[in-house]
Amino acid sequence: MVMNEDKDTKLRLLESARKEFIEKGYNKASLRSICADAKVTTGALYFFYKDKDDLFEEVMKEPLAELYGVIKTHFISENESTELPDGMEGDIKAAEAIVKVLFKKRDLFLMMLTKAQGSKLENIRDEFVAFVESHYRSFAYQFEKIAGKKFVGDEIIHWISHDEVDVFVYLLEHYEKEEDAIKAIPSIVSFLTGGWYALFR
Amino acid sequence: MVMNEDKDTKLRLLESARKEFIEKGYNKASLRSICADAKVTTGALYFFYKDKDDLFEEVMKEPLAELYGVIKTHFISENESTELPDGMEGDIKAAEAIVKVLFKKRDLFLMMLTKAQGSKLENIRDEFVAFVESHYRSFAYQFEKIAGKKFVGDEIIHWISHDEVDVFVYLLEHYEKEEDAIKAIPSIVSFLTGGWYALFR
Amino acid sequence: MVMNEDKDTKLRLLESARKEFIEKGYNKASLRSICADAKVTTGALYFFYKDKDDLFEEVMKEPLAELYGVIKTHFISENESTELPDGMEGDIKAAEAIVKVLFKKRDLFLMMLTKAQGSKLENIRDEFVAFVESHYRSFAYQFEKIAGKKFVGDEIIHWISHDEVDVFVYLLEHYEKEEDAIKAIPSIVSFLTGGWYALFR
Amino acid sequence: MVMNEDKDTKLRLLESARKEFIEKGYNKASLRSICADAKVTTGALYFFYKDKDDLFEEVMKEPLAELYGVIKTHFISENESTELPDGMEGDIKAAEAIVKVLFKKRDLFLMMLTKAQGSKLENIRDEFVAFVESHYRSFAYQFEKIAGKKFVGDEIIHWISHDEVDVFVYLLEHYEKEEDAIKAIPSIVSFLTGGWYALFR
DNA sequence: CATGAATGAGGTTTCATTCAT
DNA sequence: GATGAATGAAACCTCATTCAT
Repeated sequence: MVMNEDKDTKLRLLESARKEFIEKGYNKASLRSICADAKVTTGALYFFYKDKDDLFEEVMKEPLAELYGVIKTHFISENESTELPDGMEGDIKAAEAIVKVLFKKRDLFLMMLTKAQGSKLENIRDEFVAFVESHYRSFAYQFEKIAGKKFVGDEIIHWISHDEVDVFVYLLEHYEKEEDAIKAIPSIVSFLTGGWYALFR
Repeated sequence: MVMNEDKDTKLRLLESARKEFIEKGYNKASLRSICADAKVTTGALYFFYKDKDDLFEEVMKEPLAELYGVIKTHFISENESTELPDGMEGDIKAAEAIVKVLFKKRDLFLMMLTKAQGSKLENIRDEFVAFVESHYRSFAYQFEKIAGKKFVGDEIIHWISHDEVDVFVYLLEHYEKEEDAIKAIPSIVSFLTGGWYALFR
Repeated sequence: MVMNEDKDTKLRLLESARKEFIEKGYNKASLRSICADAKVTTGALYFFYKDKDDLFEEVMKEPLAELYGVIKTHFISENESTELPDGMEGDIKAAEAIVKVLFKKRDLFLMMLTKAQGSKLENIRDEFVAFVESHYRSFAYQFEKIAGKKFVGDEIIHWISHDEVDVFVYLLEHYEKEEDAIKAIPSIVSFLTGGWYALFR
Repeated sequence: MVMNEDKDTKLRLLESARKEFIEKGYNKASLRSICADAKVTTGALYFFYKDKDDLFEEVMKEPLAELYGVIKTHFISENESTELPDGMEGDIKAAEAIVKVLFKKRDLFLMMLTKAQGSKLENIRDEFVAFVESHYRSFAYQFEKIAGKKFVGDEIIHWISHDEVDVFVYLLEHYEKEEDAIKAIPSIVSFLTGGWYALFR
């Protein structure tokens, strides 16, 4: 067996793909270019990956797993709470944790969230939204059960969740450095929290 | 002049283009398909339009003009106000007006706002944001001058403007019928207004 | 009759064509561009000119007539001479006269001589050569008749004529200003004259 | 590997390309025609060659290498000489050698020298000129150093080099058979040599 | 594991020309 | 004299994918 270069083919392919996808987005990325950059023939690519979409998913697999990890961690902790959190420190901490993960691979996540059209992940944002949404929904239900009164509709919760996810896309788009993004968090959280409160009035 | 079929060639071209762009987005739309659908040779297309991008702009021209119209109307009226608006009725009315225009050509606007990558309009959302932003910024400045105190930073205003524009994209994406979108407006406005208030506290 | 702009259509067309042909050469010149520049529709062009080639000939007509004029003038005068001209002054004067005409419309002639492929004038150089050739041939014949001996073959005369024509193309290509081209003439003539003499030895 | 027809696809492509380029010149040659003639899809062509220009270079590669070979051989030998060569036999031999190489692929070289506009080789004539020029220049310098006197200017040397290269284009254009071209060499060399001598007088 | 070859359809754009009005 | 519309063919190039070896 002849090792091409020093790393194994699959890894080189993955790295070249990452670069290409980041640079051009899913649709415009060219498998040819990827293979050329990885110094591999197209045949080889198709040995490892079913098709372009499969390759894309493989590229995103690990980073995505890590991301799901933080999200779950921070969106489960508050679940027991039966009162409106009296401060925003918790939210800020959660946002910071997520931002940290996102910015470790900023280019990659930014691409996934904004240039994945055509791939199976093109609607991944919706998955995050669904996740956040179920969290907020159960939170609202609990609160309303205690208060004995309905405050917020399902639709507004969907919007808020959507909005919250967009915050992260926004931070990725508008800030190049993690620290700057983190500095921007408090006011945004303050804004969103204000919105929340308004609903329970 | 040879009349091909019953309608103006240019018009048929425009309609076929609209359909194709809506269905596939700017990048994936095929001029060949458009011409075939319009029963015209590609040469004819290039008689009327400089290139793909030009055709796209022509498709969007009128709808866009109307949209800019409502936006300007409703984002200039409040300009004189020197106090925080005491209710949200104005905002709701403005949003409704915009939503009405958007939903008259829902598919088209949705496409423009989410699938225009590659065209000259790919960043049009930013233009709307800039518009809204300058509005809010002058509003905040006026208020702060009176209060003699700075409340909100430029960055948060940018976020809010961005968020506000996203509201409309959100409505287009999540509701098929204008009336449903309009029903959803009040809670969202209430949410955003709550956010605003939080900043001036 | 509505005058389009201030000059008549045909003239504007001619001028636009001249510019386009100069810039791109015959083949790459675009009738579309020419018409656009002349602010005229393609139909109009085809009213005045049969086709692209016809337009090209019309563009070159006058300049070409002037050029033929000088050439004839200077290549007929020596015809009576029965001896080898003992100096090169005559040749230099002739060359200067031709260069002057060429440089009055340098770009145009340069284009005609180097970028007319595809047009009817693509072999015009050969016509000049034929002209010069008949001149030199009769000169050589007369001389040989007197000397009673054959010195030069027909083929070398063809070469020399060809070479002489190329001198002018060379000057057009290598010098931008008439005066510089004229300064370069003497050594070249001296070189060519030296070549001539060598044949009669 | 699927053998299409009996020969290597790449070879068939190369031969079809050669024919097409010779017939139509670089610019007017059609990749479609080439592929059709080679019984191959356009995709296949682009597997082997980057683009039209690359294909063209590949077609010219070998012949060009051989040509450069003879040129170098014959233009380096005289380099040591410090006196004007007392005969023209050397020059004639050199010219013959070059002509032989050129006529082995007459059509091809003729095309390259006269119809390569648009390709990377469109200015190859200038490269030959530069080659010859540096040769003559060093020759003249050496001679003038010994004579202690300047005879020829840089510009006339450029002209002569240019002229010398044109001799070969001329022979390709005017003679179909190698032997006829070779027969024409002596008088031309004699003519050029005469020109040279005239400069050192 | 991987190569190298090939497909075939598709992409956008440009062109000279024609012709009814 | 001139317009404006339309043709139809052709241009170069790129793509994801397949498959025998």
